[in-house]
Amino acid sequence: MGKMKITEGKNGKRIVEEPCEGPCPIERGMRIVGGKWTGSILWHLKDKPVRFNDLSRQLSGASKKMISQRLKEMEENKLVIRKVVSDQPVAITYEASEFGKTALKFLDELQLWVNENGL
Amino acid sequence: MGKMKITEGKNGKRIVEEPCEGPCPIERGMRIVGGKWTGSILWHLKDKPVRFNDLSRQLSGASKKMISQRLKEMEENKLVIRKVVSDQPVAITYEASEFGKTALKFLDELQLWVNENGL
DNA sequence: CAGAATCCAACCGGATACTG
DNA sequence: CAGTATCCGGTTGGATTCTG
Repeated sequence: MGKMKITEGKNGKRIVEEPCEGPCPIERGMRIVGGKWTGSILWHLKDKPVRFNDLSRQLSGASKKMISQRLKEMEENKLVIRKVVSDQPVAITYEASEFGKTALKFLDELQLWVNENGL
Repeated sequence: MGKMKITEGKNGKRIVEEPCEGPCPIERGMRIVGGKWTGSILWHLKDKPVRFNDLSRQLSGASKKMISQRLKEMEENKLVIRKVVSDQPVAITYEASEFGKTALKFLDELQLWVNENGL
């Protein structure tokens, strides 16, 4: 985290402060996988490449614009891989990268938490 | 998830679609713990009650307004408990609820993921 | 101390239409 | 099919000031 600062309170207790600037790990992580629909998209790519419109149909709550944006940023973050499968007719697939798959562990955990608590 | 729909492709393969409407679990989870600074705040409350201004100092990247908003919504979501420790001088503490602590499991996972991958 | 109130610019995201 | 472009109202979130 940030640089720890240890001071001494007047009562003799040690006061440990770890100021969380330039966001701390959890926050940085959230900025990568916590975007709107990011987690869900990754989840849907977990075991096979999926084409854009298929993805769009599966995530029926998200607009194409949204999905397009997220996919682009996920590609930049190396979470997913975009592949041109064929021109004429145009066919593109997206799949989770190896790195992207490492994030699934935690998404699993999240999903479990949601289900266990009926959220 | 949504209602599953199983169709048969022309090649004989089963096509399983699980449309993700009214957001799917991962998305719903993210809406609860994925808010800006939400995870970090919860993390900072994990093992002891913390006062508002202390929290504010520790999360030096977030404004008081931000923290205030998040704490309120986290209280509504039962993630944290607000306690009036004393009037005159006013003293309030926030602590993770039992439920809130169950969320720490995967926040741990997230943090681990971030650190392992040097994010 | 623990916020609430106000102002305001920036960003977000849906709807719609269009493209190669 | 796989997006992009544009419009545009709503929301966000920082800065600042004020309060009991």
